[in-house]
Amino acid sequence: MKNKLKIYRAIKNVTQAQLADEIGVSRQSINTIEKGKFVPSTVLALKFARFFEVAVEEIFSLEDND
Amino acid sequence: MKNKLKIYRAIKNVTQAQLADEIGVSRQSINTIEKGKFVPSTVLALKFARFFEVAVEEIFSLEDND
DNA sequence: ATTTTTTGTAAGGTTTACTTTACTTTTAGT
DNA sequence: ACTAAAAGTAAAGTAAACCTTACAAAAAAT
Repeated sequence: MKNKLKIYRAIKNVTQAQLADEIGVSRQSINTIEKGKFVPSTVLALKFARFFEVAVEEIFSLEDND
Repeated sequence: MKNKLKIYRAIKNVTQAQLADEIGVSRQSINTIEKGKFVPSTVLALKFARFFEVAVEEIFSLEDND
């Protein structure tokens, strides 16, 4: 699965730390999710979508290996 | 987080076992996700959405305690 | 009513998300 | 160039997702 977190973070102009605070996770979680190192839960996906005011599918998308 | 999996399963007329097969998880996973016993990963959420041909937010929604 | 299908639930195990702390590297500001 | 902020990475621990097997309960079919 790939994601556009870095892009949406740039659009909203928030740091990983600020986003972590908004979503309620650690900064490292934001970093590793953003880098695709692990797959976040659906609760987090919904929170990202709500924060960035876009659909979950706009941020996260399936890849062939999923 | 709550979900409408049972409803969408009814609409598409598929059993938990069939859905599990489509999504690529065990039937018990479908059952426990459907009953809200645990939160699926975003990959699973995207797969549910793709299978039911609706947005993730249409199936899964945040609650106050999330 | 009996059989078959579907759903619910439980135990035990493996994998992975997510945490904290902490350090390094990169980017931005002055 | 120096400093500060942001991002990247790592290790070790905890919590939770997801698995398999198995069985009970409920619903549907005949």
